[in-house]
Amino acid sequence: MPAPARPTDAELELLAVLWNRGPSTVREVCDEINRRKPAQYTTVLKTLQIMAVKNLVRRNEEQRAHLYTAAKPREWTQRQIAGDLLQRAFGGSAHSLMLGALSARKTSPQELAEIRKVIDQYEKENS
Amino acid sequence: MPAPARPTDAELELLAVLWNRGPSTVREVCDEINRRKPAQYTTVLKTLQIMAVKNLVRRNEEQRAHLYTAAKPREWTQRQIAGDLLQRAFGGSAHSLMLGALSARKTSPQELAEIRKVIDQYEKENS
DNA sequence: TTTTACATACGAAGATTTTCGTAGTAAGAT
DNA sequence: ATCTTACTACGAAAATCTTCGTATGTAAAA
Repeated sequence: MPAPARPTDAELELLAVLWNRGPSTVREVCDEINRRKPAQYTTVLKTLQIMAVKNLVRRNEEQRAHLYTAAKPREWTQRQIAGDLLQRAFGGSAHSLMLGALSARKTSPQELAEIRKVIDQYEKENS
Repeated sequence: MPAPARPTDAELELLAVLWNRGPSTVREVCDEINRRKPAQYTTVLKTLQIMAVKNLVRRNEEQRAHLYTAAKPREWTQRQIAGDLLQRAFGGSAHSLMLGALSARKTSPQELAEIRKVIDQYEKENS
């Protein structure tokens, strides 16, 4: 079974933790989540188990406390998600997406420069 | 009740039709959806009714065939959606979002120019 | 007047996602 | 050996989202 294009909200939240932490036990992921909101241990466990079935994460069972790892790198999943949303909410218009993102919150000049760099890079690679 | 920050997938699909068509009857929305995929009339009706309760759309009942209108303009909703995704999937990093969007599919030089324009405009308004 | 066409209302099934309680098990402490 | 602790497995409730069938009303056509 291939990894689905779009993880659910809860799944994405756990993936974010795994991307930041690298291979982690359920306990570690759970603690991290609890820094921001209450969450039962078994809820996190169950979700990770489901994600393993969906091939969203891989599981290393060598130790008693299994180690979970995101199956796909952050960038790969972000591309799926961005592409999906681009189609569904922005009719494929990337500049509308950019406009939405910028107007959603304050963006620093440094961040703007980073964005420009991304565009320049893309242009260079496609000419 | 305020409009929710994020419409569901089915809701977004109907909103897109309403944004494009303006005030529309269920029949019109349904026909439009059916140009792309099969959908029962009552399914569209029910979804629009739910959206009315959620204040995602407004309903004009003057005529027998009620007229539905998106409660919020496209740009407003797109901002909510983009902002939400930015936080949840990209840790607030707008240039990661841009990178994801660009690498998701081919982007024309015209579109790239549009994106640059959006950034320039934002910068001008914040200096 | 009766029939037909087309509209809304709405309950409820189905599908998916999210949460949690309980049971079972292995490892270390007493 | 028994107790305590920390883990996994898993069923199933709860919540949400999606779809559709049936009931009902109303207006125009026959």
